[in-house]
Amino acid sequence: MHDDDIANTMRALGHPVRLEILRILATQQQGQCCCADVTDSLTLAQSTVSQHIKVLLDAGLIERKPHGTRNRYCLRHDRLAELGSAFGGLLKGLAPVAANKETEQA
Amino acid sequence: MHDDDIANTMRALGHPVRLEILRILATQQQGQCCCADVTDSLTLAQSTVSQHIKVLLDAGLIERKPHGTRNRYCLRHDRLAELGSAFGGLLKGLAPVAANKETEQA
DNA sequence: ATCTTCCATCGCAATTCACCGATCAACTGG
DNA sequence: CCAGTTGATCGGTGAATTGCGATGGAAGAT
Repeated sequence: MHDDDIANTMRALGHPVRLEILRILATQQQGQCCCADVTDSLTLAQSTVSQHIKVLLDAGLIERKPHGTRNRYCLRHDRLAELGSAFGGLLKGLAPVAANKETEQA
Repeated sequence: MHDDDIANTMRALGHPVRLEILRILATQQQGQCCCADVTDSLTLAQSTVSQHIKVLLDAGLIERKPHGTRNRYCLRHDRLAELGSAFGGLLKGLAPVAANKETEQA
């Protein structure tokens, strides 16, 4: 994961509504998360929510599963974890010099 | 740290140049980091770099120390660490339901 | 076949962002 | 006091983002 990718993902997370959407998806039972549910919890127009979902989708943070007439969305826990370690690595790389020696390109 | 704050900080990190600036500050010896150094490493206009620095400053990720004719910048490791745990908490909150019980408001 | 529900996508306006050159305050050196 | 350097800030431009309502297509129901 390079700087650009991290920055990209960060930007996707850099909006409260998007964080909220992730939270909503997390609280649903696995697979129960359709767009209407999200729209319903979020005083925003359906098109706006769809837009935000698209951003999260493009960032690879969530997954779309077409399911008949309604789509299902769910978190991509693998990606989240990946981001977690990439971010951890970033923070480590920023840590005071003395600390990082063999963590150069994790 | 609320959603808005996290989102804000994320957005500050959501730009490759800003990540690069953090990296540059990290590699300098403690306190040796003036704006010109950064500008020099970054094929960007000085005003643009200053702008990015301001964003990082506003996000509380770096610190300005006026020092005679030139300013010094350095990372706020405390804030970085704080962000690290906030982010960790966020990821935890997004983890599959069974896992999170007492981590509600860290 | 028709009607309804769901939702991605398309304009469109308003706002913000990224970048630049120019300017200006503040400090240093002569 | 005058010149030089550093770097924050202002003004402007073009691109991207955020929000919306409206459109349209796909799947399920009647």
